Amino acid sequence: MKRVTIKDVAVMAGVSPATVSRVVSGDGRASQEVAGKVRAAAEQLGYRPSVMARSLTQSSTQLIAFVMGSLQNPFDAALVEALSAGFYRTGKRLLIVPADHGDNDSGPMTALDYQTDGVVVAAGHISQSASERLARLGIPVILFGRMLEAPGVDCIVADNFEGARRAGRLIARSGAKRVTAVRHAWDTFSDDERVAGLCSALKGRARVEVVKTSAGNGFDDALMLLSGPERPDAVFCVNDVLATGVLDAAAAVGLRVPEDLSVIGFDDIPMASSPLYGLTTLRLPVDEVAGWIIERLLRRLEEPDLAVEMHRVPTPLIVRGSTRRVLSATVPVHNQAEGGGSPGRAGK
Amino acid sequence: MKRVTIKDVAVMAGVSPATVSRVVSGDGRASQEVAGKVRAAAEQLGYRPSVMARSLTQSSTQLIAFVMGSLQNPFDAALVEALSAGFYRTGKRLLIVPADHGDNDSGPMTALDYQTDGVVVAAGHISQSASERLARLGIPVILFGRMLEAPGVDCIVADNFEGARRAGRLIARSGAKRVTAVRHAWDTFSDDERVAGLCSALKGRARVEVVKTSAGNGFDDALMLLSGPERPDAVFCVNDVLATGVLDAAAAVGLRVPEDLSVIGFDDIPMASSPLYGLTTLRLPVDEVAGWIIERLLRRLEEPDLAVEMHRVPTPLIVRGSTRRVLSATVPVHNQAEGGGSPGRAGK
DNA sequence: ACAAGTCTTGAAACCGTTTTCTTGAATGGC
DNA sequence: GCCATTCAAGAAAACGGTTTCAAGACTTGT
Repeated sequence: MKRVTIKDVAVMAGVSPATVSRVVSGDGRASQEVAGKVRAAAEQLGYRPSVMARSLTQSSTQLIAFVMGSLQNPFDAALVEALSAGFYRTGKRLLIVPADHGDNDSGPMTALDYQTDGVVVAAGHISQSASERLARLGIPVILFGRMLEAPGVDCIVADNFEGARRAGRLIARSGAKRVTAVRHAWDTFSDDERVAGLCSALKGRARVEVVKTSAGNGFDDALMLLSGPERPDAVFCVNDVLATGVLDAAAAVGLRVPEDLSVIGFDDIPMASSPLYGLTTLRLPVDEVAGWIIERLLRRLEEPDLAVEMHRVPTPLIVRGSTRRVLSATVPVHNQAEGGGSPGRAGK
Repeated sequence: MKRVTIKDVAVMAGVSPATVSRVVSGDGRASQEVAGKVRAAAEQLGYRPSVMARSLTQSSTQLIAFVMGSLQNPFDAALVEALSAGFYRTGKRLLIVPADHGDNDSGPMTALDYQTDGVVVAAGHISQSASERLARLGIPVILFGRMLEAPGVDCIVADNFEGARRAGRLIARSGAKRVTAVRHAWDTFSDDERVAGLCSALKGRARVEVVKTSAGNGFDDALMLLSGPERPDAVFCVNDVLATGVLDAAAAVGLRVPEDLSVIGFDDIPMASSPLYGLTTLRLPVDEVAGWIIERLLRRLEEPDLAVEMHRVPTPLIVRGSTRRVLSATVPVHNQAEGGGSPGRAGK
């Protein structure tokens, strides 16, 4: 059966298609009588305007391209959900486009195929040239988790360096001497910043080694790390998923946390607050991130010439059982007697 | 700057728009020479055909509407990822539409607005009338997690009853006497089937009580359940997320698992296999589900008149540490001495 | 050398909607 | 009662492609 078009409604209501368009869109005025007839006909026929056809003459498709990688990390899943729900409230829909392998721009360029109103890049990269091209066509781009100076590209990134630095200070205060940072095997903007922040806090206080992992939550690599003779007494992971891998491995080899080993993650996914994990971590508030993205995108759609903004979202340190208690988490490290650890044993 | 259209390419290559269309789509033939010129011009101008415009004359938009609820459950997140990646390989994109509250059809009906090639409903419901209307327009619908007899609607559902029954048998064999089933507070097709399956296996062997929960992983409700005087010695949860809530609560009140309490979940999310949880569960293989959905949808797009199919995906029982060891998990329960439990204490 | 067939290409119609332009009717001021 | 406004509604042109139709150029068989 054929799709019911504006013409069908028009003949049924005995008016022209133009009038139907005016009534349905609610813009142009129409007489009460005609409007009533048109609405009745549309209702009866179950008429739904074609967004595709509309987008030919109007600019907007109400579509937002969302370039994403894996959803293994619950944080990313939560972000998708929050964005999807938030945009839905303003009548927009998310178009999911998996980030392509390699950093070519085929992902973001889907925006052109579908005349997307905007693009949110949550994974991978977007080149300067690609973003410029989108900007030139008036398609705003929001980059999450990475900074890029380009026209029309707003960025929102966690306070990686500072957050990791706070983690580093906590570790230093706990008296750990051998700390290792666990990061992904591939290049990541956030990982770089986080590891740098950690090192910055630990400089001169502890030796920090970096290990890279590539599979799932890094359990196997963590197992190897913790069963070696020179095992660390504190581990910082660039995200909570990897941190749970370390906690799993610790349990597997019989290490006590936090007595034998401190673990800190990043993101504060729901799992981190489970009593079984009790993971100390830096909270990246997903609703705040999603809210900023949505607000910023909508704003820029109204004012395309807005100056670009680089937003850093603060990441409060959430202290749980995976790190040793220290006297005062708020006092800067240098005012603190080193290793004020409580219950557990003091370092190793 | 204006979008680059087929006309721009045409004038640059010195041919008609029709020819450009033929070259770009690859369908109609064109001479080597002209094709070369056109491709060169298209490349240089960075021409990208508008899917919107194309969809006016052709039927396909290469869009699949995905109606989803929350992504809190890692299983759903994994499903989105798998579907997104799978459809991407065939050039299709996922259009995310959040399920509306209440069971009106506004979600699936987005398919009409965007002339979606198909609809996958993973949450909520789709009414008989709505699906019939979509079917009449040749838009196939795949329903996941719920059965509906309607033309053009294929369904894929976990083997809920049988799976839960296997869980029930395991519980029976472990010697548990007071078991409770934890399910969601709202109406759910799967929950009904799973609880029914459990009860069927336990009939006459143990008293089973049903508790409903509504918040997150149900930790608070689980806490209340486990700290009462009449606490159960086995808990079956309709999914792993709720099961982790129970395990968390058990840890919080100091119950030993599985000695004091057996816990079984459903889905086999990654968390379930973590050594800290070691959750016995029924595996719902996400890749298999996604694969079936994709294959089925593509198939039906080619042959719209295919008979509808109701697919049940088997859910193997994955035994981990959250349940007591019994002699043989594969022997039917009636051949088995009751409560052949090993290490832990035998019932309570 | 001529008729018939094949191949390439352009002109024009079409998809479903919005929007501009026009026309005709109704309203209102004097 | 007449002219200037306002307003409703239709005709037609766009939007960016695809596809049918027709025509011209070129091959091929006899």
